[in-house]
Amino acid sequence: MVGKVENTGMKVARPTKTLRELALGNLRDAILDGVFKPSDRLVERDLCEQLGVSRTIVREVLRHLESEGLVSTQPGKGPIVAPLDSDIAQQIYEVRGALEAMAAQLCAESDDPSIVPALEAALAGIHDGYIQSDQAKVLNSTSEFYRVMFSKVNRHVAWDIVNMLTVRINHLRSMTIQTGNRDVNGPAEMAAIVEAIKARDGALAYRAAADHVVSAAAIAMAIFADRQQD
Amino acid sequence: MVGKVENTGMKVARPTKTLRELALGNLRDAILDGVFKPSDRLVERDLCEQLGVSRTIVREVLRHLESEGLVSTQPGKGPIVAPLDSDIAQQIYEVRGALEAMAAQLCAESDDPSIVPALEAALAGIHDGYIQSDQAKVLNSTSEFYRVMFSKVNRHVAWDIVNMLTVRINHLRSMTIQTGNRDVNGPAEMAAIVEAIKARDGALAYRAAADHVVSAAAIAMAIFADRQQD
DNA sequence: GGGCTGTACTTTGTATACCATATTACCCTA
DNA sequence: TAGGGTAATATGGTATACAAAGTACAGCCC
Repeated sequence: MVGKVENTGMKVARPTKTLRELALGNLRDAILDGVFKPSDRLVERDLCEQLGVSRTIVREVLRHLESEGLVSTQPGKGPIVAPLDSDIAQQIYEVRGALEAMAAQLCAESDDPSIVPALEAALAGIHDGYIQSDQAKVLNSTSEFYRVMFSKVNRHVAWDIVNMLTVRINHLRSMTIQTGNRDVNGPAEMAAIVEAIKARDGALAYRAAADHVVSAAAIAMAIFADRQQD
Repeated sequence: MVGKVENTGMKVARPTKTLRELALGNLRDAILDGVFKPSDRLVERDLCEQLGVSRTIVREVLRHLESEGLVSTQPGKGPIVAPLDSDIAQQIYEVRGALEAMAAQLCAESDDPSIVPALEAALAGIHDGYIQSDQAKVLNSTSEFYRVMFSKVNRHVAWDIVNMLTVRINHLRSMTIQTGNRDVNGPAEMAAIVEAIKARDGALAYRAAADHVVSAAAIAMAIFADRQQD
């Protein structure tokens, strides 16, 4: 035991959250929740008051959200909530498709027997969410589904990217799951991914995941088209 | 023409570069050029002096580089140059492979006749770079090759991601192009991508691009293995 | 000599006040 | 009511301050 510290479970689990991280989360959530709408200005001093932190922090947070793509800054004018046009949204769906398909294939080719149950659990969560009309639960369980897919094959770099992109299309996702019979098709498509993984068919899993994103993207594009007509 | 401003090309092209952007570029370059080595601490006050800007700016820049993955910060200890382990590097190559293959396929399926010449020009640049033993030229032309590939099919979201990832493996790229007969194989593999695009064969272009990244990744992994033995 | 400890120094994390310049809003006038 | 000047506002940037956390080091004890 010399030179080796045994894990006694005594370690003080301090939150280690810096104020900045808290502020980042709060502001991101505020944007995602629609407190600030696309193209709304984000006035530094106002945010200081609203978040209860100093300008230093606010500026760092804005910089962070800027590189996440949620905020965009025009020099001299300051930061605004980044508007999302259909072209960008389409591209985001496309990249997600490529990466999620990759992850699905890797899952199918993996030996880990814990993957399928974990995915099925997430799928059940989605199902429950639809039954309970709990939109947040649907979204969270969907994220969980993909988080499992990526993390079970240790692809956290790809997962981080997917996650970052997903944030930007968050409101589209909310609207997508409320469309038509998405409560039936969506879970069915995801179940197909799980089936392919269960069957150890990498190519099929790849296609199933890619198809699912394509159909989600199609709905999102329809939403944009509708919006245009207003 | 009422209510619509014609683009007269008169707009004053002011540099609009904020100090922050300049500082960001400088620090990023310094890290890439090896002025700061992986795991080196990045002391804020020192950076203020070295960059000639205030701490506010330095902190914003650090936050930005952090989300690029070039810097990592432990709360209470401050920022360090993010070390790159072989697992992360492998994952980065993998994501690049997925996205570049996608772009190659889209190029092959595109009608734009300007794609092939543009790619061939970049390829020629790479070739020249090797002949002149100009490492920087090889890297720049390689980046240009992919930039063309993504931008000709208007996929700047994917390009931004690839670009961000590429920064993190920059030194591996430098080492990779100096390995063995990479001066022959590398360009040959990229020429194969161009050929597939020229032949309008999407699936082939996809595979050629994916294969190229795989072989680059393999060399990078060998470099890691060597390093381990020191 | 080697390890432990307390202290002094350094750096981070945060807040605040301040300034010059660029934008925006507004009001006044012709 | 169009135009123009002015005031208010916000940004981009700087400097300074200070508590808390982390680090280094001299000195003490064994």
